[in-house]
Formats: sequence, C-alpha cells, structure tokens
Amino acid sequence: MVARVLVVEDAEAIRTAVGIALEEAGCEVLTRADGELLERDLAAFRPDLVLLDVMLPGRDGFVLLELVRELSNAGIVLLTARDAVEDRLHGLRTGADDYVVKPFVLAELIARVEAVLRRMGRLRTVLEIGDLAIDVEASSVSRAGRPLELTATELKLLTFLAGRRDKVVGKAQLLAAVWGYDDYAANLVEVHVSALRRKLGSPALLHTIRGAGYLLREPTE
Amino acid sequence: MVARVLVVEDAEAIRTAVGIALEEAGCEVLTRADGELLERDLAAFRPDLVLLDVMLPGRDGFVLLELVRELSNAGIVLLTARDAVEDRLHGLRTGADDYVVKPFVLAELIARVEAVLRRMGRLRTVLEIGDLAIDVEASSVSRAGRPLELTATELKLLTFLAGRRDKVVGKAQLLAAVWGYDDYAANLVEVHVSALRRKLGSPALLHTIRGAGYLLREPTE
DNA sequence: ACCGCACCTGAAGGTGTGCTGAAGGCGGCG
DNA sequence: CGCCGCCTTCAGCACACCTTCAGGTGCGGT
Repeated sequence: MVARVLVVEDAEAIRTAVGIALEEAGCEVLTRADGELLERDLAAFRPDLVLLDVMLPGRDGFVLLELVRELSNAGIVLLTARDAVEDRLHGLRTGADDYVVKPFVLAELIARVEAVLRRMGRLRTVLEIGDLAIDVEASSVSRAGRPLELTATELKLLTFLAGRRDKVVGKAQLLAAVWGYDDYAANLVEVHVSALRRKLGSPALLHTIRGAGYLLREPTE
Repeated sequence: MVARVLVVEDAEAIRTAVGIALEEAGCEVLTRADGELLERDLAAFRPDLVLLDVMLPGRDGFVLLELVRELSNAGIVLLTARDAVEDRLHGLRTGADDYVVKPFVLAELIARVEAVLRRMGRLRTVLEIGDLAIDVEASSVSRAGRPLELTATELKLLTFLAGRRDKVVGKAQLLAAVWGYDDYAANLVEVHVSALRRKLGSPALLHTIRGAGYLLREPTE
C-alpha cells in the first residue's frame, strides 16, 4: 500500500502508533496533534487520505472535516469514541468515507484505510522484490525506503524484469519488450543493465545468467 | 503447479487433507497447527503463499496476517468459518489476496491458491528427480534445497536427461540434442557429464551405461 | 589374472560473452 | 540558439566457459 496519509489525533500514544503502523504498511505519513495547521498541511502534503479524530482540543472535528472536503479531495476516515454514536452517524452523513471506533486493532484500522483508498482509486500498485519497491503508477522506485533516480529506459527495463521475477529473460525478449526492436542491436541491453545495476546498489538482485539472459530475484536470507 | 505453500490450520483433519492435496498438485508444503513459529517459518521456508486459518488458538489471526505481510511478500489465502463476525472478516479480507469459507471443497481451495499464485507471477515449472529440482524458467537447479551453480551446457545436458528419466541416452543423441553436432567430437560429452556429476554431488543419480550411454534415475533405496 | 577398450578427470589453450568507460548524436527545455 | 541529459554505439578488457589433449582408472572379456 502506497499513499500519503495525514493523521490528526491528540493522544500521543495513538498518534505515534498509528503513524508507525501506516509507515510499515508502506505509506508516507504526516502526524499532527491538532488541526491548527490543517489548511497548510493539505496544500503542502497533499494527502490521499486524512485520518481524523473528531474529539480534538481547539477546532472542532466537524469543522476540520468540512475543511478537508472543501480544500482537497482526500479520503476521510474518522476516529471516534465508542459511546459517540451520534457523532458517528453525523460524521458519515457529512461526508466521511469510513470510521473506526476506539479502541481499535491497528490491523483493522490499516485495513479500512486501505479499503477507502482502494475505493477511491488512490492506491498505487507497487511491485516489491526484497527491499526494492517499484511504484508502477507513480513511475518511482525506491530501495530500503530511499528513492532511486532511474531514467525512463531503466524503469521500463526494471519493471519488465520485476513482472517476471524469478524467471530468466533473454536479451532478445528484453529488446522486444523494452525497445520494440526485432533484431539484435549491439550491446544495448548490457549497457542499460549495467547502469541499472549501479543504481540499484546491490548485486544480489539482478543476476546475469550467462548464455541465457537476466534474472531479477529476491535475495535469499 | 509448483510453489512453496505454508499451511497454518489447527484442525488436524483439514490440515493434513489440504497438505496432501497441495502436494499432489505439485507444491512444496509446510504445515503448522498454530502460528507460534511463523517468523522462523517465513524466513526459512520462504513460502510463495500462506494458507491461514483466522480462528487459531494462541496468536490472533490479525497479528499473523500482519506478520506475513510485514516479513514476506507471500500471497495470503484465508480459511474462514461461515459464522464469523462480519466486519472482523472484512478487515481481514482487505489484507488477504483471497479467502475460502469452511466447509470447502478441496478442488476449490486448490483452484484459488493457484489463481492467487498465478496473479502474483509466482508459479513455476519445475522438474523433480528425487531431491533434485530443475526450474526451467529460472534456469536454476537445486538439490535438497541447496542451489547448484551449473553452466549453460550442463543445464541443457541435465534438462535433456531429466526429460527422459529412466531411459538410456546415447552419446550421439546427447551430442545432437545439446550441442547440435552431427558427428562425433572427441570426449566432449564425457567431460561435461563428469563436471555435472561433480556438481550434483551424488553418484546415485547419473549412471553410466557402458557401451550405451547415460541414465538419469531417481535413487530407489 | 591379464589385456584392451571405454570411460574418467585434471590441466591448458582459445574463444565467446558480458562488463564498462568514453564519445557521438539526438531531443527537450530554458 | 545553446545547454544538458539520455540513448546508443564502439572498443578494450576480463573472465567464465568450452573444447581438446593426455594420462589414469576400472570394468569385462578371455
């Protein structure tokens, strides 16, 4: 799961726990203890989804909710106390996409966040091979959290290999899939594989099978 | 269908039935009655897919699901009881790749497992002779789990022999199939058979039939 | 038991495959 | 129009692999 999530929650324990869980789930996360900076955050962080506690000190939760609806097209998931049935209904009617009742299991929260994102078409499809993450829709690649700067060709090459992980891909096949060539063109593939390998950093990921082609494989152990 | 599947299910009847069915379908299977050793199993067995009962004694299904998602990129298929609480299931379902409701027909389970594996591109084609596994698509060979480093020629040789297991293959035939030669070329075959044997480790696999050729056979002890 | 032939295996030369740094060319953007 | 980044080609290099050869080993037949 890859998306940007803004968490507004005053209870520090919950805020950090949720933040960590979302990050581990693959999200970019920004956490806030109140909604004072909400407008700026929406503009700068451009979240795909806002996780909002409705019982906040300072500005009222429902005002914030309306702000989010107005200033962005992010999804909204509310955090509500168990006995606030009224709030629940009202919140949903006013335009939240889902809600979670405290206390909650972290996994359930993550699941709901993911469900909302999926429903909104805001979930990006990510291929993962070991610590390598390829976001096909965003055309971005990262290793161990750090983004890699790949050229268009390198990205196509990597994506194609990732789509056939654990399978040997011949050079002719690559040439056809990535470049659209039918015939053999010098050592084009080798040069780009070389560049790609350098950027990937780890030699344990992209193997060359002499006489056969290349192979992208998650390193064992 | 060839893949590694971890089955976590407390009911012994179901566990063994599913295990046998998966093995018959061609999978490597590891079965567990609970999730106590999950971390270790994920690391050591490296399953392509985890078949998980959500109603387990001991550790909670949520926790196990999260663990699998975190520690591996295996697919997940859930086994659920028909009367389980609905939104609890919903949460689980969003994190899993598929689910099967008990009671189920074995064939359906197998079909779903295969579908998930195919969707993930984790299905492989493998020839097996004894403890020897030849993954044609990955151009890789392993014995008793340990990978062997074969050259292209050795792999071709082995693959050809494996394709006619239990049959004597003449040198001229090998020369034609592996090298494309028509005439006889010194002791080419012998040299490569020798190298191959050394890498295979066991002499019980690749036999010499004096005056006739070679024979690949699963050791019967 | 001996001999011959088939097979084994270590070593060495040569060849092809793959890697990489560098330079030319093309297009995009300021 | 000029710069810059990227793609592509080229050439040299390194090394894994194939192949040949030569001497050794063991089986089978006589």
